[in-house]
Amino acid sequence: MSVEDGIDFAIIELFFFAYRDFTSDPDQILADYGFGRAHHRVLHFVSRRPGLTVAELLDVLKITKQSLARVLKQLIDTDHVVQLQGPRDRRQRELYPTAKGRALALALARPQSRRIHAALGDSGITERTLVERFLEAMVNPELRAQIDVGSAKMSGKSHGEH
Amino acid sequence: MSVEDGIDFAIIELFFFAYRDFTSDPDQILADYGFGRAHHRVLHFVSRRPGLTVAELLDVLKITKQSLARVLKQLIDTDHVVQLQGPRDRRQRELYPTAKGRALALALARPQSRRIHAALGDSGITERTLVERFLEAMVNPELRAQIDVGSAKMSGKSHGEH
DNA sequence: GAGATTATGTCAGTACTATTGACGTAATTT
DNA sequence: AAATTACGTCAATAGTACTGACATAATCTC
Repeated sequence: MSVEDGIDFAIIELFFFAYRDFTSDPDQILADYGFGRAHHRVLHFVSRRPGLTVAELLDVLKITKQSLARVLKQLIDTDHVVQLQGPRDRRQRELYPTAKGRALALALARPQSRRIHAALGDSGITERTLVERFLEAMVNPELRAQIDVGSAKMSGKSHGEH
Repeated sequence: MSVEDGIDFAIIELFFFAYRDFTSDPDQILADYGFGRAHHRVLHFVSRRPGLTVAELLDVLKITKQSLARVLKQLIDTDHVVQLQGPRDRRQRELYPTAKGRALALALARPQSRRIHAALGDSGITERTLVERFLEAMVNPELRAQIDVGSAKMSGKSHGEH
């Protein structure tokens, strides 16, 4: 059953193929904007957690601020994201999606969501929590705090018009 | 339930986090060899499908031959992979892992497999086929032929010593 | 209040992975 | 004999990431 040497090659490989195709959907859309996968990730988390700070974003993405700089600057310059001075701490920059940014984030998420729904249907899995539990268990325990399934909101207000 | 706008943000995000950590295990080992993720993928598929040709490998990885060239050359120079002239068509180069290559491929797969087993246990999923079916359904239908769960073998002979 | 620390931004240099385009060679097919 | 195929290679470019260094403004600490 391809568990020779006690290694689960089947799921290792399936995970590679699944992720490859999972990211291919938004990649095509992003190309139209001259954006890459890095822009997608930033836009996604800014939309998911409106008001998060630069430091929090770096922590979630696990990249350096120098890597974020270019991508974030482009998203700001193209009016997809805005920065607001932190209310408590004025050194902080709270990141918010604009209406334009939220629209793009949604457009990118739509085909991925469709793929997920289709996969759940095709595989005959009625309990989505099964997949959620498995994926969450794949994440490093000390990093699970970053995941707030359900609590984060994407329907929050954007800051495109003031 | 974070399915606002009809979008399944929960699984989208979990998939990102899960894959991020899934690849972090081998990344650390690869760094010791001066290799990157690209080397891992090549080594994995050469080990999984010993004897596959360059063209077949390009098709699985979905990259160009120019991208493959550098990575493959390094794996050959460091004695992880060997090329044999195709028996039927002498233009082809069949790729095989050496004993050294197979050992590295195994070392890279081990922590990933451990993570998968732990995740299955933690999430209380007793039927591994559930996850396999879901992941396979996430792959583009026209590309599922590339997946031969169970048929490919990693315990095949390597070509390190002749 | 002075000094240390924090949050962010930016400059410079480098590495890895990927791309397109072009050209060459040997082997196979027509 | 000519066309096609499989592979290799050279050159230029792009996207994403890194380390290290330095600057500025705001906050915290003594």
